[in-house]
Amino acid sequence: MLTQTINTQAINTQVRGKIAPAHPVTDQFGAITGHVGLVATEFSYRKDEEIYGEDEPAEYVYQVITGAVRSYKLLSDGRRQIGAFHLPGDVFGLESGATHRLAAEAIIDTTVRLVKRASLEKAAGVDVQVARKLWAMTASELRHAEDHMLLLGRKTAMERVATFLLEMDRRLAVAGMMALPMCRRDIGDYLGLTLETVSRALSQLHTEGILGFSGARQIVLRNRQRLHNLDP
Amino acid sequence: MLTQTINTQAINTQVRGKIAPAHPVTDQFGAITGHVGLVATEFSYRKDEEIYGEDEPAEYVYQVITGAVRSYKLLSDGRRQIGAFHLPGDVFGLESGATHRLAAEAIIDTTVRLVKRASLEKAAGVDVQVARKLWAMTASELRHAEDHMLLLGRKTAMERVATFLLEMDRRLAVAGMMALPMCRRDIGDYLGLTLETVSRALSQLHTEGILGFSGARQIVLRNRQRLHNLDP
DNA sequence: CGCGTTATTGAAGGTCATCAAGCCGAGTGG
DNA sequence: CCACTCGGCTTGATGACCTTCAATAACGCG
Repeated sequence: MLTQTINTQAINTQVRGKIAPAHPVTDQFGAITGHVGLVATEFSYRKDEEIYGEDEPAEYVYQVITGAVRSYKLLSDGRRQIGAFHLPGDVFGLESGATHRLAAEAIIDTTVRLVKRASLEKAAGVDVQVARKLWAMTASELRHAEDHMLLLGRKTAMERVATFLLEMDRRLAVAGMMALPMCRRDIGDYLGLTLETVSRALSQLHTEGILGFSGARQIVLRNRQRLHNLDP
Repeated sequence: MLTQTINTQAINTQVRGKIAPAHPVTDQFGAITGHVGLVATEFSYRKDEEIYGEDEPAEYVYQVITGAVRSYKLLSDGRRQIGAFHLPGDVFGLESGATHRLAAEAIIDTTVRLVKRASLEKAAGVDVQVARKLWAMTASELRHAEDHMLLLGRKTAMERVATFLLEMDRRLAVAGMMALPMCRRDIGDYLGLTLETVSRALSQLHTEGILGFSGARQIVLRNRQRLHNLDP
């Protein structure tokens, strides 16, 4: 139960949308919380801790401050499809309907800001700009899902891994290096592959000099052009 | 250019959201056009005609009156992923951003209602209920996309076909029979399979007595329970 | 430094794609 | 009326790509 967890672990810091956003220009949450003056709370989850489950009531909307989150669906036999990774600055858990369509877990120790969904709904009823922003955020998720359907339905294993690397490079590269928060299995479940296939593709890219490793999760792209060529 | 086409082919019927909706209760479009009094126009496309292209400016929002539409993305080498089929009553082409993220084509001869996107945006600025409805429609598309990512990433060929049949059964079965508007290649491109694999799966289901054919596209489900069992 | 977790690599096999041939049904014209 | 045609569908044979199973290696956290 989330409420319970909050009571026991919440940092109890009430903020008014003034915390430095991870993506100052594009910040999708601060724009709202700042504008309408909503009360946001910070909260932390440990590695692999569940944030909410599939089909749970959607009581809160979240923004990653630090860490990383995976959103996923499961089949009854345990097969998993990760629909999205949420990195610092990203909003997740926003629903138009009553429940979360995917479950969410912290990939590593993670701190989030959260606001009550009801207060956002209320703000949207007063301020059309807020309503517009909520729509735009859902539309942005839809765009990602549509791109990902193309990847899952029609790209080869190598193409999927190339697309993944370029996405992560864009979203979390610092000084030309990316520190992946997720394991090979997470990557596989995101790309519709097994972890072994992901590992083989990365090894091949390494052999070809397209990327370099410093530890399995620290990757440097040495030739973005050739990676783009692998991504049709 | 859509405007051009409209001038030459439009039926020039201006309606005020009073056309009998295909899904009376759930009608997502009439609720808006009726409520705000937007002007809707009817328009027809012939089989395989393009309605709009990928990355084209999103000037109109559409609702299928009769016929069927496929929304899809292409890779540079022609591989295609169909993201959704739009059947009578369905709204499609709704965008929060400036452009269409997928192309749309008529699968068979199709008539649509359309309203200018700008007028919807304007209505949303005045009436919060309209803004809420636009958001809900995009969220509904997102839900479908998330379910479809699970299918594309993690289900077997037979499971995909079973899911497809149950979806189509729900959406277009009349008197226990469904008349599929799309060919095997469309189904394959929707499910991330080849048309041959789709055909083989359907043949197997036929052999097992789970479905019956009257022509390749007229299908009767004879045992929904066993089909559900194939869909984890 | 040591141990458990995570990643890599290898070998074998299965599922689905590809290539190919034939069939079916609807529309057409002799 | 029926042969013809053409697009769509089915079915078969083969093989590629990716998964599965297995063993070793590397990492990282205490």
